[in-house]
Amino acid sequence: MTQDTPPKSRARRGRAASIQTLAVETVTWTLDRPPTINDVARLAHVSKKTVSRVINQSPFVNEETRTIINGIIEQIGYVPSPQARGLAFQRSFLLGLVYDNPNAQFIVNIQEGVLAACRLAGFELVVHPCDQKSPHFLNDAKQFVQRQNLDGVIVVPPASENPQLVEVLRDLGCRYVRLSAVSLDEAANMVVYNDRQGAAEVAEHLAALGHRDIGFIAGPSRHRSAHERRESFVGTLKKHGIALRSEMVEEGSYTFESGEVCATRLLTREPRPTAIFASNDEMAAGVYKTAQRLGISIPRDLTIVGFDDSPIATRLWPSLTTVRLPAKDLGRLAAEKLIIRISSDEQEGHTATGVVSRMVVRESSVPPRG
Amino acid sequence: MTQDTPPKSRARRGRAASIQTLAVETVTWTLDRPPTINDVARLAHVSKKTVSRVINQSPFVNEETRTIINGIIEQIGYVPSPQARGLAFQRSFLLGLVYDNPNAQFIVNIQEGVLAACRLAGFELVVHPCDQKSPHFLNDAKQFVQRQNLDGVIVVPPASENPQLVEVLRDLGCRYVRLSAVSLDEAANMVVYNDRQGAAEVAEHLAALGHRDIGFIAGPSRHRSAHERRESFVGTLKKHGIALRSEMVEEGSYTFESGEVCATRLLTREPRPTAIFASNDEMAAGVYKTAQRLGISIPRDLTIVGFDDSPIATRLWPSLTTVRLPAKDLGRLAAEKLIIRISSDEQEGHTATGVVSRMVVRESSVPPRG
DNA sequence: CCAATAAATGACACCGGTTTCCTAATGGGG
DNA sequence: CCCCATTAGGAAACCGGTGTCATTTATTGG
Repeated sequence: MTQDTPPKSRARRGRAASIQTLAVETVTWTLDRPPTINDVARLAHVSKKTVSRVINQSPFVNEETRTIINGIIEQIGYVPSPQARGLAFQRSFLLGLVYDNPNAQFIVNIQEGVLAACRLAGFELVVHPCDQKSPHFLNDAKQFVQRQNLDGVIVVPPASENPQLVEVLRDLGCRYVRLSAVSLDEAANMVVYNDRQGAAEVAEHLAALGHRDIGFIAGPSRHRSAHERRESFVGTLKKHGIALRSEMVEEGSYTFESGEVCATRLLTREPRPTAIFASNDEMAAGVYKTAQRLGISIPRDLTIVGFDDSPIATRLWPSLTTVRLPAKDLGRLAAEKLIIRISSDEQEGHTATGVVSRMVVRESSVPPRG
Repeated sequence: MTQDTPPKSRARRGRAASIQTLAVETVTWTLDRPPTINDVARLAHVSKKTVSRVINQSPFVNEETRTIINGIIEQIGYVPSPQARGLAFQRSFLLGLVYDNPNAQFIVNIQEGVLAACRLAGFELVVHPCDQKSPHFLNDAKQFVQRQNLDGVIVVPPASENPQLVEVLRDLGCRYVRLSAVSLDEAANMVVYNDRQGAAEVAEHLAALGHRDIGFIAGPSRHRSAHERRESFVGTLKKHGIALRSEMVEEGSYTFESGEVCATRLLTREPRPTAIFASNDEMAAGVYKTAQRLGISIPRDLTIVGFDDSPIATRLWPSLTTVRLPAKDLGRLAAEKLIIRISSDEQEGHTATGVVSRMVVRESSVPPRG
């Protein structure tokens, strides 16, 4: 402040004066292009590095300088270029969502949960529906990650249970989190949903209502969730002294049509079950249709329980007792886990995370007649 | 080729020789980081500009050189950095999808259609669910576009009918395409779906079946689609000599519950309608529930028709006659329109594009009794 | 009052592509 | 045989940010 090293000091004094002026009067000069960090630096009479420090919340900036720069940023509506930041940081601030789940509501809920976490951390979400049966499946997924240089990927079941896909992601060095009913590999890369809890609650609910002749429609055996739901349901029934005879179990494919087929088999058999637990709501809807077709009254003659709490559960009449899987929380947890790993630059997380499914009792489950 | 201008020519010869070698033998040297354009250039003994030319399909590259470079790209698995390209091109190759539609299936279908078009053009899709009632709605949308510097945005109804949102997008200089039931402004920024066709088909269908006492559940008046469906349905009925008395019309809000309420009013009135057309499937499901509750048999005592062809349409029993809106095509068209505008760098397109909805007859519509 | 230290800031290279401008070699016509 | 147009390819600047390191200024202790 005292000495006058010609170039520097003059520049400094000039800056100080200009800053004062600029801070008070409005910057009126408008550009025909989006403002860049250079524009901000010029108007603030500082180097762009200092502006960069302000943007990135560096503590090594004078409070006054920070205020001035923030004011200018505000005035000219400066937004840092994500491409430039990405290039310098070697990051894209983009998360990917890979799904092949046919349940649209589930996907949308997951998306919302993921985005809730993304918003807080300044990430955006890129979606990628896919088809495991396609010959391009793995290559598409690879391109998806590479093309936008995704920072991380969230994979939804059943795609999340594909080991080859996981291998591709690992080879790419791309951080990922898988959603699944069970912890398939290192807990670090998983967010699990506990279907056992919900299935057990259903078993207890049916037992408590007094049902003894119970039919069960399992999910396709290649789905982890199908195993979980089945084991837990059967195990819990057994605890209550109810044995599920094999002819009371049918395996569906999680589709409406398969629900119809399985229900037809179960309901034309003697003794006819007084309750049917379908492993998802889609198949439960198929049971409704079959029961109505056969003139079996719901719930008077037949109790039905589903799983997922999808929109149809409340659209059906009578409304369906089911198990709610908190998909939005699931998405949020997955995104949080991923973002923490990305931000802290650690390769593997440690804690296992997950959500628990809970039964929702509605109108379709009542005690058996007589 | 003959002379030896010391520096250049030697370099050239060297290059030619090396190229041959490299093209034959596999490049074994592996990097601990993703390969860049510089790595490709070094291995090919060309400048990075030439590699750039190959990547961007410039015609000014010797066929042989191109082959060699492509070979090396293939071998080392080089993928251009989207950040760097974006920075240089001033483009992000990212499209945004803004939605506040509660119908998950519709959103997922739109997404798939959009992505089909994106894939062909090398774009990816970023999603942004929002809430028009939130005070941050407009600001969130603005940030969404700016934060990743989106090349274009597709807006789904009902958000697409918000003029303030459109203004924000225009101010940002962001290209956008709106999906709506009617062409709200310049055709350039719209992809419209023709709900009139579907609604007219329903009117004709009901008239042809012999229904005269017809109930109608309209959608919320703030939705454009609600207007379209109503006007077309009422108008077409009139053409067939059927006047829709005002007490046979109820206005719902596109929700299941509102469908129940409206159906209750319609079905407890004399003369009771022999058919009800609900403006969407959700409300039609509400009509099912009410009818079943009141002991009215479907379709024997009551014909029901919906709109949307959402998943519940086939889950209900009997399956619902409805109108299919080709959402996937809609998404594809919107994306194609946007991508053409982005790629050709024109501000406004010219042709109006759109899709037509068509009726799907199922089990819920039959001639009236007697 | 000066040296040592901490705080605040700037200069410059760099991230990985593209654009602009320029050079060298080739081929055809006068 | 020379000139010029055309083709193939390179050097350097640039896009808009960030990292490293040096430099200046303010603060503190002896």
